[in-house]
Amino acid sequence: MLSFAEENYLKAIFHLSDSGATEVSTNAISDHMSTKPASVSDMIRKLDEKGMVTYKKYYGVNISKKGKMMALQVIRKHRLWEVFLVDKLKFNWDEVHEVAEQLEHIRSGLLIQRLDEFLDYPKVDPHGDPIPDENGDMAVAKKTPLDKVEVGVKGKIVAVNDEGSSFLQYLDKIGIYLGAKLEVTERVDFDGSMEILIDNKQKVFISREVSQNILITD
Amino acid sequence: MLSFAEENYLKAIFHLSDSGATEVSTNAISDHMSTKPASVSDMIRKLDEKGMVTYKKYYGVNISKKGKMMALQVIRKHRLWEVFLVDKLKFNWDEVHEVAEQLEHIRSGLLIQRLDEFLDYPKVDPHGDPIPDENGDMAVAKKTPLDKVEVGVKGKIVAVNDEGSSFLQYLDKIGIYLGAKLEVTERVDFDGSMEILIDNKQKVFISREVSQNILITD
DNA sequence: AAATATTTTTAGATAACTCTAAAATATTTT
DNA sequence: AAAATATTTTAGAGTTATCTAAAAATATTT
Ligand SMILES: [Mn+2]
Ligand SMILES: [Mn+2]
Ligand SMILES: [Mn+2]
Ligand SMILES: [Mn+2]
Repeated sequence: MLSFAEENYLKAIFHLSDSGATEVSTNAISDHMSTKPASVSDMIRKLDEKGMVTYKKYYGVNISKKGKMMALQVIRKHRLWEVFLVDKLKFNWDEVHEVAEQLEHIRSGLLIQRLDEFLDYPKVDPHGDPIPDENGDMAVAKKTPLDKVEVGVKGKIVAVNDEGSSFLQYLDKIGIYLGAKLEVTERVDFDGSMEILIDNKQKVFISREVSQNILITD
Repeated sequence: MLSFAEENYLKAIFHLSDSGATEVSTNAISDHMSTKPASVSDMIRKLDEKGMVTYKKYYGVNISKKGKMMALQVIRKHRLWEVFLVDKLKFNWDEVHEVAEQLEHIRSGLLIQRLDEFLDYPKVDPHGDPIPDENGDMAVAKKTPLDKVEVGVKGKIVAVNDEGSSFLQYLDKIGIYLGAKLEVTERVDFDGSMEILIDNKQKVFISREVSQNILITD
């Protein structure tokens, strides 16, 4: 059985490797987790011994089939809990991530199965991220980061890349929410900032930093 | 902030001390927690330094006001989660304790406040134990262990002393549940075993070990 | 291709929690 | 009140997860 720390490392490696597609460097993990590279080296050696990753010294790690499944189970729990907090306990979408970071480590097959049922088998979490099923499978919808689209493009906001409360509270403030209709009305090539029209009502001006973290479908 | 281990020790000390009334011995804690006395000595020294207990070497510990409040908060969370699991997720009463042992350590004031609201401010958990409020206050109903009552006494089952699944499953099997009406129809003085009539329907014969763990109101 | 810079690993420490074995203290029995 | 017994603490060690500082390997620049 994996410790909380091991689960967190595995989750980080999974995310940083683009769901397992590429290898991940020690420094990338260390940055993402706010630990020191030395600690990462130790941990990935241990995860390698447990068959969760394959590790070639000085060349980074690749997550294994087994490790991927473990990561997906934790992600499943994280996202289901986020849905619970928003749908049932009336949390705002900016209040759930921290708590879900704790709840994702609760060990009980029955609990997560019943929670899924109680929530009526949700497919996405409050940030638009897909929820893996018991087998780790999830619907992968095509999502485009807003900074990559041209002027005139219309779409619907379906997800965000940043779950931090300062970003989400800013979105609340400017009237951006999941499901909102959106049109890019202006684009400044120099810095990538843009003006967008939300629900055919308000126009707001956002920086590239913001648009990078907003995902739309066309 | 207290660690999981510290919270568990404090909870044990609180329970073993009759809600703080008496001092608790090292061995009693060690037995209750399935750790070694040496580990307990270490931990209570640490809890003393943190002002959670007062500890006199070789004479056991007394929980402090502060420690009692911490214990009650953990107990509050534990019992609220048990209610959630039974009422909302359709767990049986014998399936909740282990999971609640994990959930009780989740840190979020908002979560527990909202959970309480979501559950409609329950007063007791699935085993009949009272749920402390935010201030640690709880309704103390007068409950009598079944082994202490005479033949002919009638009452209602309001709580159990053992949350283990083998005990609770046995109660399920013989038709005992919280709220059931009960009458003591026979008593064997020799070994304390007794025959009881449940809901004026089935008669069952139970040992003293069982009757000690069933609490009634008259 | 050598020098320099960056990344990664190793060595050695620390903190929290646990253990066993031995020593110290308290309690009970004779 | 001395001896025997039981309880509790201390000493020393192991595990997990973290850190800093130094060494080793790789990557980049000249
Ligand atoms: Mn999250
Ligand atoms: Mn999310
Ligand atoms: Mn319980
Ligand atoms: Mn209970």
